[in-house]
Amino acid sequence: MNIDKDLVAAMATPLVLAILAEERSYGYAILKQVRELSGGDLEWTDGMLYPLLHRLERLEYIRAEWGKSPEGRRRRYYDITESGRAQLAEQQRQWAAATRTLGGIWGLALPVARA
Amino acid sequence: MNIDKDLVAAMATPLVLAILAEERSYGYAILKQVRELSGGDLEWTDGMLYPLLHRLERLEYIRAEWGKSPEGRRRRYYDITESGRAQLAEQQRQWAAATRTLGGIWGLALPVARA
DNA sequence: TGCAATGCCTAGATCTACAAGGTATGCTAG
DNA sequence: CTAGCATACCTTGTAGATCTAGGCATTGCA
Repeated sequence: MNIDKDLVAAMATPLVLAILAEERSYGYAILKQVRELSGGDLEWTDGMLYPLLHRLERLEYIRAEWGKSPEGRRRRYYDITESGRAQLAEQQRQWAAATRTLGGIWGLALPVARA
Repeated sequence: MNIDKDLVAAMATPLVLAILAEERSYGYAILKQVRELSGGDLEWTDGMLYPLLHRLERLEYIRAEWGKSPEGRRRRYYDITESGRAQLAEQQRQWAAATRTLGGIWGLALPVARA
């Protein structure tokens, strides 16, 4: 399917925040999880993800910490902050508003909630 | 509410195509219709809309024609093309995929605010 | 030894959004 | 008659974002 650039950009922040709201994670794992979640529709590269993580950190929506994998590789772990959770909730409201608006003109109900 | 820049960008094309799929229209009217549809959440300026219309025309999703209002003002009317209708359908599929993906992860992490 | 997978990062060419400004006309209140 | 408002369309400059292409390092395995 290959989702459009603009739509991918709009999904990026809420997607990462939602993943980290579930549990702490790190770049490489987030990348794989996104591919899985989207069924391959979203093709993110690491070069796109890392700058986003840094931006979210700068905005203090997430917090970073160096750690190690069981095999001893270094990893940069990320946790969502309180501010990040608030931002996630705001993003959910906005997506609801957006789908409501589009649904209004499409004459369809595009549910934001779980499938 | 004031919808986020990225989300507004992602909505722009499908919204305009959907409006024109219903009936032919022109810039100024589209602008007002979008404000109405979104309940004021989307604040488009004409400086943002006209370049989009030109791009959609270049892509041959819409077709333009000069006309006149009942009062005699000149207007640039736009019609959706067959290719544009196909694109609209594609955009709808993509939005469905996007909301499905987000809904999937949101359903795991948090309760979703219902519309 | 060499390749694949894991894991992270950034420079800079390239693209883009959009505020701000411009033009023009019809209607209506005073 | 004219000033101001609503209608109607358009473009440019630049600040800022984006993502491609590249780099670096480690572990496991054939």
